[in-house]
Amino acid sequence: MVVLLSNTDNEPLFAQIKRQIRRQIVTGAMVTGDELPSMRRLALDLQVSLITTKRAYDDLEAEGLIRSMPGRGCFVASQTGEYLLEKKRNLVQEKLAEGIALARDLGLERNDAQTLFDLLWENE
Amino acid sequence: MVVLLSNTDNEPLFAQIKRQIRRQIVTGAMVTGDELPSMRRLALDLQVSLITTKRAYDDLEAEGLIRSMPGRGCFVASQTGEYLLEKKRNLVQEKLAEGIALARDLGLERNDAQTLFDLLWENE
Amino acid sequence: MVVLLSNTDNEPLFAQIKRQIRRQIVTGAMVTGDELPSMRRLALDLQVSLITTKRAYDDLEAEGLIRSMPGRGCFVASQTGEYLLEKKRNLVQEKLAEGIALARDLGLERNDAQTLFDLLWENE
Amino acid sequence: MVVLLSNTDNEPLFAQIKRQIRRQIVTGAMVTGDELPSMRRLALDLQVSLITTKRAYDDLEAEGLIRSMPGRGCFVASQTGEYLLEKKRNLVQEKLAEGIALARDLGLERNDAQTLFDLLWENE
DNA sequence: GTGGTCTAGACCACG
DNA sequence: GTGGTCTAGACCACG
Repeated sequence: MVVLLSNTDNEPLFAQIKRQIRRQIVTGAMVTGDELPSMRRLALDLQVSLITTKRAYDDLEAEGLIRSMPGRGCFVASQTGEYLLEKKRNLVQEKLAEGIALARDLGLERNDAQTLFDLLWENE
Repeated sequence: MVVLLSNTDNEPLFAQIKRQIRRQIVTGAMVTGDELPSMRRLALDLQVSLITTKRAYDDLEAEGLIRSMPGRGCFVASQTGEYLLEKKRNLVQEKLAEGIALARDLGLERNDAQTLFDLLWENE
Repeated sequence: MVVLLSNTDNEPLFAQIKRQIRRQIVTGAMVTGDELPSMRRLALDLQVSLITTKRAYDDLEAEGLIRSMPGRGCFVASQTGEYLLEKKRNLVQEKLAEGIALARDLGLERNDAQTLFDLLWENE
Repeated sequence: MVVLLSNTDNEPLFAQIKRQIRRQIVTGAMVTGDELPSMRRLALDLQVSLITTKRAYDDLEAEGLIRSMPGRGCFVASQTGEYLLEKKRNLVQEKLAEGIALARDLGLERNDAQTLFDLLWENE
């Protein structure tokens, strides 16, 4: 499992950790049963507080992506491919919805918005 | 000019004020030269601190959308229709970019993302 | 005498009035002995408060450019061409000094500053 | 980082702080990644309100010169040398433009203005 | 500890 | 009346 923290970003550390682990699970880089590093181990590696890694793991467990087994460690929870695809769609939909709500609020034409969408998709 | 505040939202008060006034300017509901309510008047109406309205007005002035004139009041700045359209596109693009970055990060197919986009546009 | 007020400018009204009258005197558009409109007349014409025109006239009298004769009116004070040229130079020098102090403070090369100066002079 | 405040100046406190920190960044006295003193620390040292230092830091962040990271501190943002030189030129140009506009408004000859420029550059 | 938001006051110049 | 600056407090999330 790979987590890289950015200090030049406004995103809180715990959120960066959470987001990167989630991405590795929903993209299939980590699969059901894989063991995550312990909270203490990860805190040491990333040079952050234990509270920060615990917050990330707690949130991921609440989302159902991982399971912590006290005394044994943390593992990727079991889930179907369909569930993961659905999860991807939900995450993306949340973000896209904000942009589209704004576009409609400002009275932007659909064509205009579609053009932005296409440009962004090509160039990123 | 109409501004409505939500306390059940975690968007800061000054940001809500800023966003709503900006929308009224970029959509043409307020035009060049229109006078905004005084910072004090608006603070009273919305039952927030004077500093909260001032923060919103200061930010809008930094964006070039309004001009404050000491002793006289605050007014919608002069700007071309083309500038406003550009401003709309920029605001929407910022938001959409986050969703698209996420979609690509998660390995979502373009077709999948486009479907989400279409659904969101129809149903909102 | 011509004075035009801008409401789209941050410069206080009394300062706009003062600056425009001063310019007409130092450029020779108004000469020694010319009568200025009364403070009340000017306040009416410009649709500003009497206090605003009085502040402008008081400041110009303090600079020695005009003389107010109670009961008779306000007149351009007597002064030599050399004095006016000196006055021009002083006004310009004050402004330029700020830019040059900043340029040196930031460690800008003299060539760089001179290039900016030339460009600004050509294009304005 | 060094900031000195003048109370005998009518430049606002937050503007003095902003200007001095900006100078240290554009001159290279502080470089990318350097940590600024916390807003609270600086407020204590300078004996000003926390809000005054925050206002300065907020403005610098809006200019893109620093980045604040909640819970961690404020740091000099990453930027290229070319960007900094451009930034210097812009700051100086703004100031010089006022002097040159005035010189032309007063009908001063270009030679006269150039002489003032040279004198000021030598003697400062 | 850090920055982010917010309040309730104050005094100033300007109109 | 208007906006501009400043203070002395508060509570929050995050580390």
